[in-house]
Amino acid sequence: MKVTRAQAEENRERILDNAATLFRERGFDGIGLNDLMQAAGLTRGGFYGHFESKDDLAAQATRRALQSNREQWKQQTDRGLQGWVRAYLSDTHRDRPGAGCGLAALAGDAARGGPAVKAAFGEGVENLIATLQDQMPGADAGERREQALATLSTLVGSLLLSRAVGETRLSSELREAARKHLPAGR
Amino acid sequence: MKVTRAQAEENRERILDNAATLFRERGFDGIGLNDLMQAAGLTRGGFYGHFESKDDLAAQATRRALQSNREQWKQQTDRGLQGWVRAYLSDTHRDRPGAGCGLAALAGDAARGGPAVKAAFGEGVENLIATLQDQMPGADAGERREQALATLSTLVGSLLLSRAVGETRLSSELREAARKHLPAGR
DNA sequence: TGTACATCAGTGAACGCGCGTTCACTGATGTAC
DNA sequence: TGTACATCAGTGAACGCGCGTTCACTGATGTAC
Repeated sequence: MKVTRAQAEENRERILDNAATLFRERGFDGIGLNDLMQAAGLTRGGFYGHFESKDDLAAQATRRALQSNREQWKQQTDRGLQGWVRAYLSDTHRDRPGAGCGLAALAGDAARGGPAVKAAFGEGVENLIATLQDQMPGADAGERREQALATLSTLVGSLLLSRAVGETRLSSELREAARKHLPAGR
Repeated sequence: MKVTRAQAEENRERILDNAATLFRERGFDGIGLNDLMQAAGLTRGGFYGHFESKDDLAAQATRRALQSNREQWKQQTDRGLQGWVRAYLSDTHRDRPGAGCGLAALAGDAARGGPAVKAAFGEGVENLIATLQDQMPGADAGERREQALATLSTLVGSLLLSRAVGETRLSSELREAARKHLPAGR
Protein backbone atom coordinates (compact mmCIF):
# COMPACT_ATOMS: atom_id res chain seq x y z
CA MET A 1 0.00 0.00 0.00
CA LYS A 2 0.97 3.61 -0.35
CA VAL A 3 3.09 5.35 2.26
CA THR A 4 3.91 9.03 2.92
CA ARG A 5 6.60 10.61 0.76
CA ALA A 6 8.82 11.03 3.79
CA GLN A 7 8.37 7.36 4.65
CA ALA A 8 9.18 6.35 1.06
CA GLU A 9 12.37 8.39 1.12
CA GLU A 10 13.26 6.77 4.46
CA ASN A 11 12.70 3.35 2.92
CA ARG A 12 14.98 4.21 0.02
CA GLU A 13 17.70 5.33 2.43
CA ARG A 14 17.33 2.13 4.42
CA ILE A 15 17.70 0.01 1.28
CA LEU A 16 20.87 1.94 0.38
CA ASP A 17 22.40 1.69 3.86
CA ASN A 18 21.71 -2.02 4.09
CA ALA A 19 23.03 -2.62 0.59
CA ALA A 20 26.19 -0.64 1.39
CA THR A 21 26.83 -3.04 4.28
CA LEU A 22 25.73 -6.29 2.62
CA PHE A 23 27.61 -5.64 -0.62
CA ARG A 24 30.78 -5.00 1.37
CA GLU A 25 30.26 -8.28 3.21
CA ARG A 26 29.24 -10.55 0.34
CA GLY A 27 29.97 -8.71 -2.93
CA PHE A 28 27.55 -7.57 -5.64
CA ASP A 29 26.98 -11.15 -6.79
CA GLY A 30 26.85 -12.54 -3.27
CA ILE A 31 23.42 -11.24 -2.29
CA GLY A 32 20.14 -11.09 -4.20
CA LEU A 33 17.52 -8.37 -4.45
CA ASN A 34 15.09 -10.45 -2.42
CA ASP A 35 17.42 -10.64 0.59
CA LEU A 36 18.43 -7.02 0.11
CA MET A 37 14.81 -5.83 0.27
CA GLN A 38 14.01 -8.13 3.17
CA ALA A 39 16.95 -6.69 5.10
CA ALA A 40 15.28 -3.29 4.68
CA GLY A 41 11.95 -4.67 5.89
CA LEU A 42 10.31 -4.52 2.46
CA THR A 43 9.24 -7.00 -0.21
CA ARG A 44 10.82 -7.85 -3.54
CA GLY A 45 8.55 -5.94 -5.92
CA GLY A 46 9.03 -2.50 -4.43
CA PHE A 47 12.66 -2.37 -5.46
CA TYR A 48 12.06 -0.96 -8.94
CA GLY A 49 10.19 1.99 -7.54
CA HIS A 50 13.49 3.16 -6.04
CA PHE A 51 16.19 1.93 -8.42
CA GLU A 52 16.56 1.29 -12.13
CA SER A 53 18.31 -2.04 -11.77
CA LYS A 54 20.62 -3.99 -9.49
CA ASP A 55 23.58 -2.37 -11.26
CA ASP A 56 22.13 1.03 -10.42
CA LEU A 57 21.87 0.01 -6.77
CA ALA A 58 25.43 -1.31 -6.84
CA ALA A 59 26.72 2.06 -8.03
CA GLN A 60 24.69 4.05 -5.50
CA ALA A 61 25.51 1.70 -2.62
CA THR A 62 29.20 1.98 -3.50
CA ARG A 63 28.92 5.76 -3.33
CA ARG A 64 27.11 5.46 0.00
CA ALA A 65 29.71 3.15 1.53
CA LEU A 66 32.58 5.42 0.54
CA GLN A 67 30.79 8.54 1.77
CA SER A 68 30.28 6.96 5.16
CA ASN A 69 33.99 6.01 5.21
CA ARG A 70 34.89 9.61 4.52
CA GLU A 71 32.86 10.82 7.49
CA GLN A 72 34.38 8.21 9.81
CA TRP A 73 37.91 8.97 8.65
CA LYS A 74 37.55 12.71 8.92
CA GLN A 75 36.81 12.34 12.61
CA GLN A 76 39.47 9.73 13.26
CA THR A 77 42.35 11.34 11.38
CA ASP A 78 41.67 14.62 13.21
CA ARG A 79 42.54 12.77 16.41
CA GLY A 80 45.83 11.56 14.93
CA LEU A 81 46.93 9.76 11.81
CA GLN A 82 48.77 7.06 13.72
CA GLY A 83 45.69 5.95 15.63
CA TRP A 84 43.69 5.84 12.46
CA VAL A 85 46.32 3.63 10.76
CA ARG A 86 46.27 1.29 13.75
CA ALA A 87 42.48 1.07 13.63
CA TYR A 88 42.59 0.49 9.87
CA LEU A 89 44.98 -2.43 10.33
CA SER A 90 43.27 -3.88 13.40
CA ASP A 91 41.83 -7.39 13.75
CA THR A 92 38.41 -5.80 14.19
CA HIS A 93 38.59 -4.10 10.83
CA ARG A 94 39.79 -7.29 9.17
CA ASP A 95 36.85 -9.20 10.63
CA ARG A 96 34.11 -6.68 9.92
CA PRO A 97 34.25 -5.70 6.24
CA GLY A 98 30.60 -4.69 6.23
CA ALA A 99 31.27 -1.78 8.55
CA GLY A 100 34.75 -1.04 7.25
CA CYS A 101 36.64 0.45 4.34
CA GLY A 102 34.64 0.23 1.14
CA LEU A 103 37.76 0.49 -0.98
CA ALA A 104 39.13 -2.75 0.42
CA ALA A 105 35.76 -4.49 0.47
CA LEU A 106 34.55 -3.45 -2.99
CA ALA A 107 37.72 -2.99 -5.09
CA GLY A 108 37.44 -6.45 -6.62
CA ASP A 109 33.75 -6.00 -7.44
CA ALA A 110 34.29 -2.50 -8.83
CA ALA A 111 37.17 -3.72 -11.02
CA ARG A 112 34.66 -6.06 -12.70
CA GLY A 113 31.75 -3.63 -12.50
CA GLY A 114 30.17 -1.34 -15.06
CA PRO A 115 30.99 2.32 -15.77
CA ALA A 116 28.56 3.66 -13.13
CA VAL A 117 30.14 1.56 -10.39
CA LYS A 118 33.65 2.54 -11.48
CA ALA A 119 32.70 6.21 -11.57
CA ALA A 120 31.30 5.99 -8.03
CA PHE A 121 34.41 4.17 -6.87
CA GLY A 122 36.69 6.72 -8.53
CA GLU A 123 34.90 9.63 -6.89
CA GLY A 124 35.17 7.83 -3.57
CA VAL A 125 38.93 7.42 -3.95
CA GLU A 126 39.34 11.09 -4.89
CA ASN A 127 37.34 12.21 -1.86
CA LEU A 128 39.17 9.95 0.55
CA ILE A 129 42.53 11.05 -0.87
CA ALA A 130 41.51 14.67 -0.37
CA THR A 131 40.69 13.92 3.26
CA LEU A 132 43.93 12.02 3.85
CA GLN A 133 46.16 14.40 1.97
CA ASP A 134 45.92 17.17 4.57
CA GLN A 135 47.32 14.89 7.25
CA MET A 136 50.30 13.71 5.23
CA PRO A 137 53.90 14.83 5.61
CA GLY A 138 55.45 16.42 2.51
CA ALA A 139 56.73 19.76 1.23
CA ASP A 140 53.92 20.66 -1.16
CA ALA A 141 50.40 19.55 -2.02
CA GLY A 142 51.58 17.36 -4.90
CA GLU A 143 53.93 15.45 -2.64
CA ARG A 144 51.29 15.05 0.03
CA ARG A 145 48.83 13.75 -2.54
CA GLU A 146 51.40 11.23 -3.72
CA GLN A 147 51.96 10.17 -0.13
CA ALA A 148 48.25 9.76 0.40
CA LEU A 149 47.89 7.64 -2.75
CA ALA A 150 50.78 5.34 -1.82
CA THR A 151 49.61 5.07 1.79
CA LEU A 152 46.09 4.15 0.71
CA SER A 153 47.39 1.49 -1.69
CA THR A 154 49.50 -0.08 1.05
CA LEU A 155 46.66 -0.06 3.56
CA VAL A 156 44.07 -1.47 1.14
CA GLY A 157 46.48 -4.10 -0.18
CA SER A 158 47.55 -5.38 3.21
CA LEU A 159 44.00 -5.46 4.57
CA LEU A 160 42.70 -7.35 1.54
CA LEU A 161 45.53 -9.86 1.53
CA SER A 162 45.22 -10.32 5.27
CA ARG A 163 41.52 -11.11 4.82
CA ALA A 164 42.16 -13.49 1.95
CA VAL A 165 44.64 -15.70 3.82
CA GLY A 166 42.25 -16.37 6.71
CA GLU A 167 43.11 -16.04 10.38
CA THR A 168 46.73 -17.09 10.24
CA ARG A 169 50.05 -15.73 11.49
CA LEU A 170 50.57 -14.38 7.98
CA SER A 171 47.39 -12.32 8.27
CA SER A 172 48.91 -10.35 11.14
CA GLU A 173 52.37 -10.18 9.60
CA LEU A 174 51.00 -8.52 6.47
CA ARG A 175 49.38 -5.74 8.45
CA GLU A 176 52.34 -5.28 10.79
CA ALA A 177 54.73 -4.99 7.86
CA ALA A 178 52.45 -2.43 6.19
CA ARG A 179 52.27 -0.34 9.35
CA LYS A 180 56.03 -0.30 9.86
CA HIS A 181 56.65 0.80 6.29
CA LEU A 182 54.15 3.63 6.40
CA PRO A 183 55.42 7.11 7.36
CA ALA A 184 52.13 7.51 9.22
CA GLY A 185 52.36 4.16 10.99
CA ARG A 186 55.38 4.69 13.20
CA MET B 1 32.70 -41.72 -24.37
CA LYS B 2 35.80 -42.96 -22.63
CA VAL B 3 39.21 -41.48 -23.32
CA THR B 4 42.78 -42.57 -22.46
CA ARG B 5 44.01 -41.89 -18.94
CA ALA B 6 46.60 -39.50 -20.32
CA GLN B 7 43.90 -37.65 -22.27
CA ALA B 8 41.70 -37.46 -19.16
CA GLU B 9 44.55 -36.00 -17.15
CA GLU B 10 45.18 -33.49 -19.95
CA ASN B 11 41.49 -32.52 -19.87
CA ARG B 12 41.67 -31.96 -16.13
CA GLU B 13 44.71 -29.74 -16.55
CA ARG B 14 42.96 -27.77 -19.28
CA ILE B 15 39.91 -27.20 -17.07
CA LEU B 16 42.20 -25.95 -14.30
CA ASP B 17 44.21 -23.64 -16.55
CA ASN B 18 41.09 -22.14 -18.09
CA ALA B 19 39.45 -21.73 -14.70
CA ALA B 20 42.57 -20.03 -13.34
CA THR B 21 42.25 -17.45 -16.11
CA LEU B 22 38.47 -17.05 -16.13
CA PHE B 23 38.15 -16.80 -12.35
CA ARG B 24 40.77 -14.05 -12.35
CA GLU B 25 38.81 -12.20 -15.03
CA ARG B 26 35.27 -12.62 -13.73
CA GLY B 27 35.49 -13.90 -10.15
CA PHE B 28 34.24 -17.18 -8.72
CA ASP B 29 30.61 -16.06 -9.00
CA GLY B 30 31.10 -14.46 -12.40
CA ILE B 31 31.33 -17.62 -14.48
CA GLY B 32 29.35 -20.85 -14.37
CA LEU B 33 30.42 -24.46 -14.66
CA ASN B 34 28.82 -24.76 -18.09
CA ASP B 35 30.95 -21.97 -19.56
CA LEU B 36 34.00 -23.20 -17.67
CA MET B 37 33.68 -26.67 -19.19
CA GLN B 38 32.92 -25.30 -22.64
CA ALA B 39 36.08 -23.19 -22.47
CA ALA B 40 37.98 -26.45 -21.96
CA GLY B 41 36.20 -28.04 -24.92
CA LEU B 42 34.09 -30.37 -22.78
CA THR B 43 30.46 -30.65 -21.73
CA ARG B 44 28.79 -29.84 -18.45
CA GLY B 45 28.36 -33.33 -17.02
CA GLY B 46 31.99 -34.36 -17.09
CA PHE B 47 32.94 -31.83 -14.45
CA TYR B 48 32.21 -34.01 -11.45
CA GLY B 49 34.55 -36.70 -12.69
CA HIS B 50 37.39 -34.26 -12.06
CA PHE B 51 36.30 -32.11 -9.13
CA GLU B 52 34.16 -32.49 -6.04
CA SER B 53 32.32 -29.20 -6.43
CA LYS B 54 32.69 -25.70 -7.78
CA ASP B 55 34.26 -24.70 -4.45
CA ASP B 56 36.84 -27.44 -4.91
CA LEU B 57 37.65 -26.09 -8.37
CA ALA B 58 37.88 -22.55 -6.99
CA ALA B 59 40.50 -23.65 -4.46
CA GLN B 60 42.52 -25.64 -6.99
CA ALA B 61 42.33 -22.93 -9.66
CA THR B 62 43.50 -20.37 -7.10
CA ARG B 63 46.50 -22.57 -6.35
CA ARG B 64 47.15 -22.95 -10.07
CA ALA B 65 46.98 -19.21 -10.77
CA LEU B 66 49.40 -18.39 -7.96
CA GLN B 67 51.81 -21.15 -8.97
CA SER B 68 51.97 -19.78 -12.48
CA ASN B 69 52.60 -16.30 -11.04
CA ARG B 70 55.49 -17.67 -9.06
CA GLU B 71 57.10 -19.13 -12.16
CA GLN B 72 56.68 -15.87 -14.10
CA TRP B 73 58.04 -13.78 -11.26
CA LYS B 74 61.03 -15.99 -10.63
CA GLN B 75 62.20 -15.37 -14.19
CA GLN B 76 61.39 -11.67 -14.20
CA THR B 77 62.86 -10.72 -10.82
CA ASP B 78 66.09 -12.52 -11.78
CA ARG B 79 66.41 -9.95 -14.56
CA GLY B 80 66.00 -7.07 -12.11
CA LEU B 81 63.49 -6.09 -9.48
CA GLN B 82 62.89 -2.65 -10.95
CA GLY B 83 61.77 -4.00 -14.32
CA TRP B 84 59.45 -6.42 -12.61
CA VAL B 85 57.88 -3.63 -10.56
CA ARG B 86 57.36 -1.59 -13.74
CA ALA B 87 55.75 -4.54 -15.48
CA TYR B 88 53.55 -5.18 -12.43
CA LEU B 89 52.31 -1.59 -12.48
CA SER B 90 51.96 -1.34 -16.28
CA ASP B 91 48.78 -0.54 -18.21
CA THR B 92 49.00 -3.99 -19.75
CA HIS B 93 48.84 -5.68 -16.37
CA ARG B 94 45.96 -3.47 -15.30
CA ASP B 95 44.02 -4.41 -18.43
CA ARG B 96 44.69 -8.15 -18.43
CA PRO B 97 43.81 -9.56 -15.00
CA GLY B 98 43.25 -13.04 -16.44
CA ALA B 99 46.93 -13.40 -17.26
CA GLY B 100 48.19 -11.35 -14.33
CA CYS B 101 48.72 -11.45 -10.60
CA GLY B 102 46.29 -13.81 -8.91
CA LEU B 103 46.65 -12.04 -5.59
CA ALA B 104 45.21 -8.83 -7.01
CA ALA B 105 42.60 -10.60 -9.12
CA LEU B 106 41.35 -13.06 -6.50
CA ALA B 107 41.92 -11.34 -3.13
CA GLY B 108 38.31 -10.16 -2.93
CA ASP B 109 36.93 -13.57 -3.84
CA ALA B 110 39.29 -15.37 -1.46
CA ALA B 111 38.34 -13.03 1.39
CA ARG B 112 34.75 -14.26 0.98
CA GLY B 113 35.71 -17.82 0.12
CA GLY B 114 35.75 -21.02 2.14
CA PRO B 115 38.65 -22.50 4.13
CA ALA B 116 40.07 -24.43 1.14
CA VAL B 117 40.26 -21.29 -1.00
CA LYS B 118 41.84 -19.31 1.83
CA ALA B 119 44.38 -22.04 2.47
CA ALA B 120 45.35 -22.07 -1.22
CA PHE B 121 45.59 -18.29 -1.22
CA GLY B 122 47.69 -18.27 1.94
CA GLU B 123 50.14 -20.81 0.52
CA GLY B 124 50.37 -18.73 -2.64
CA VAL B 125 51.25 -15.60 -0.65
CA GLU B 126 53.90 -17.48 1.33
CA ASN B 127 55.49 -18.85 -1.83
CA LEU B 128 55.49 -15.52 -3.62
CA ILE B 129 56.95 -13.79 -0.56
CA ALA B 130 59.70 -16.41 -0.44
CA THR B 131 60.49 -15.66 -4.10
CA LEU B 132 60.47 -11.89 -3.59
CA GLN B 133 62.30 -11.87 -0.32
CA ASP B 134 65.66 -12.84 -1.84
CA GLN B 135 65.59 -9.76 -4.05
CA MET B 136 64.80 -7.30 -1.29
CA PRO B 137 67.20 -4.90 0.41
CA GLY B 138 67.59 -5.35 4.16
CA ALA B 139 70.15 -6.44 6.74
CA ASP B 140 68.71 -9.83 7.68
CA ALA B 141 66.12 -12.29 6.43
CA GLY B 142 63.44 -10.97 8.79
CA GLU B 143 63.86 -7.46 7.50
CA ARG B 144 63.81 -8.62 3.90
CA ARG B 145 60.65 -10.62 4.54
CA GLU B 146 59.03 -7.56 6.05
CA GLN B 147 60.08 -5.54 3.01
CA ALA B 148 58.62 -8.17 0.71
CA LEU B 149 55.31 -8.20 2.60
CA ALA B 150 54.98 -4.41 2.54
CA THR B 151 56.03 -4.20 -1.11
CA LEU B 152 53.48 -6.84 -2.10
CA SER B 153 50.71 -5.03 -0.20
CA THR B 154 51.50 -1.75 -1.95
CA LEU B 155 51.65 -3.36 -5.38
CA VAL B 156 48.43 -5.34 -4.95
CA GLY B 157 46.59 -2.39 -3.43
CA SER B 158 47.55 0.09 -6.13
CA LEU B 159 46.81 -2.34 -8.96
CA LEU B 160 43.42 -3.22 -7.54
CA LEU B 161 42.43 0.38 -6.90
CA SER B 162 43.71 1.42 -10.31
CA ARG B 163 41.48 -1.25 -11.89
CA ALA B 164 38.47 -0.26 -9.82
CA VAL B 165 38.51 3.42 -10.83
CA GLY B 166 38.44 2.64 -14.56
CA GLU B 167 40.73 4.17 -17.16
CA THR B 168 41.18 7.59 -15.63
CA ARG B 169 44.07 9.86 -14.75
CA LEU B 170 43.71 8.60 -11.19
CA SER B 171 44.31 5.04 -12.36
CA SER B 172 47.82 6.00 -13.52
CA GLU B 173 48.51 8.25 -10.55
CA LEU B 174 47.85 5.42 -8.11
CA ARG B 175 50.42 3.19 -9.77
CA GLU B 176 52.98 5.96 -10.21
CA ALA B 177 52.72 6.91 -6.56
CA ALA B 178 53.13 3.27 -5.53
CA ARG B 179 56.24 2.87 -7.69
CA LYS B 180 57.90 6.01 -6.33
CA HIS B 181 57.32 4.95 -2.75
CA LEU B 182 58.73 1.46 -3.24
CA PRO B 183 62.42 0.89 -2.47
CA ALA B 184 62.41 -1.44 -5.49
CA GLY B 185 60.61 0.99 -7.77
CA ARG B 186 63.15 3.78 -8.08
C1' DT C 1 49.18 -61.53 -30.03
C1' DG C 2 44.05 -62.02 -29.95
C1' DT C 3 39.56 -62.24 -27.75
C1' DA C 4 35.86 -61.17 -24.08
C1' DC C 5 34.49 -58.33 -20.88
C1' DA C 6 34.68 -54.90 -17.09
C1' DT C 7 35.74 -50.20 -16.39
C1' DC C 8 34.92 -45.54 -16.49
C1' DA C 9 35.58 -40.58 -19.05
C1' DG C 10 32.54 -37.99 -21.13
C1' DT C 11 27.56 -36.91 -22.83
C1' DG C 12 23.36 -34.44 -22.52
C1' DA C 13 18.84 -34.38 -20.46
C1' DA C 14 16.80 -33.43 -16.21
C1' DC C 15 16.45 -31.82 -11.23
C1' DG C 16 15.11 -28.10 -8.00
C1' DC C 17 16.27 -23.58 -6.95
C1' DG C 18 17.11 -18.69 -6.74
C1' DC C 19 18.08 -15.06 -9.68
C1' DG C 20 16.68 -10.18 -11.82
C1' DT C 21 12.71 -8.28 -13.56
C1' DT C 22 7.62 -7.42 -14.66
C1' DC C 23 2.95 -6.58 -13.60
C1' DA C 24 -1.92 -6.42 -12.02
C1' DC C 25 -3.52 -5.10 -7.88
C1' DT C 26 -4.36 -2.69 -3.15
C1' DG C 27 -5.37 0.96 -0.40
C1' DA C 28 -3.43 4.99 2.06
C1' DT C 29 -1.74 9.49 0.64
C1' DG C 30 -1.99 13.76 -1.64
C1' DT C 31 -4.78 17.08 -4.23
C1' DA C 32 -8.61 19.71 -6.20
C1' DC C 33 -12.64 21.98 -5.15
C1' DT D 1 -12.48 22.01 7.18
C1' DG D 2 -14.70 18.26 4.52
C1' DT D 3 -15.51 15.38 0.47
C1' DA D 4 -14.29 12.95 -4.08
C1' DC D 5 -10.98 11.25 -6.63
C1' DA D 6 -6.40 10.63 -8.78
C1' DT D 7 -1.91 9.16 -7.59
C1' DC D 8 1.48 5.95 -6.57
C1' DA D 9 4.50 3.13 -2.79
C1' DG D 10 4.45 -1.25 -1.78
C1' DT D 11 2.65 -6.26 -2.42
C1' DG D 12 3.20 -10.84 -3.99
C1' DA D 13 2.56 -13.92 -7.83
C1' DA D 14 4.58 -14.89 -12.09
C1' DC D 15 8.11 -14.67 -15.97
C1' DG D 16 12.12 -16.82 -18.29
C1' DC D 17 16.64 -18.02 -17.35
C1' DG D 18 20.95 -19.92 -15.79
C1' DC D 19 22.81 -21.88 -11.86
C1' DG D 20 25.16 -26.20 -9.40
C1' DT D 21 24.39 -30.86 -9.31
C1' DT D 22 22.68 -35.70 -10.56
C1' DC D 23 22.12 -39.59 -13.43
C1' DA D 24 21.17 -43.14 -17.01
C1' DC D 25 23.60 -43.98 -20.87
C1' DT D 26 27.48 -44.64 -24.54
C1' DG D 27 31.32 -46.66 -26.32
C1' DA D 28 36.41 -46.58 -26.33
C1' DT D 29 39.96 -48.02 -23.12
C1' DG D 30 42.21 -51.12 -20.13
C1' DT D 31 42.59 -55.80 -18.31
C1' DA D 32 42.34 -60.79 -17.71
C1' DC D 33 43.22 -64.94 -19.81
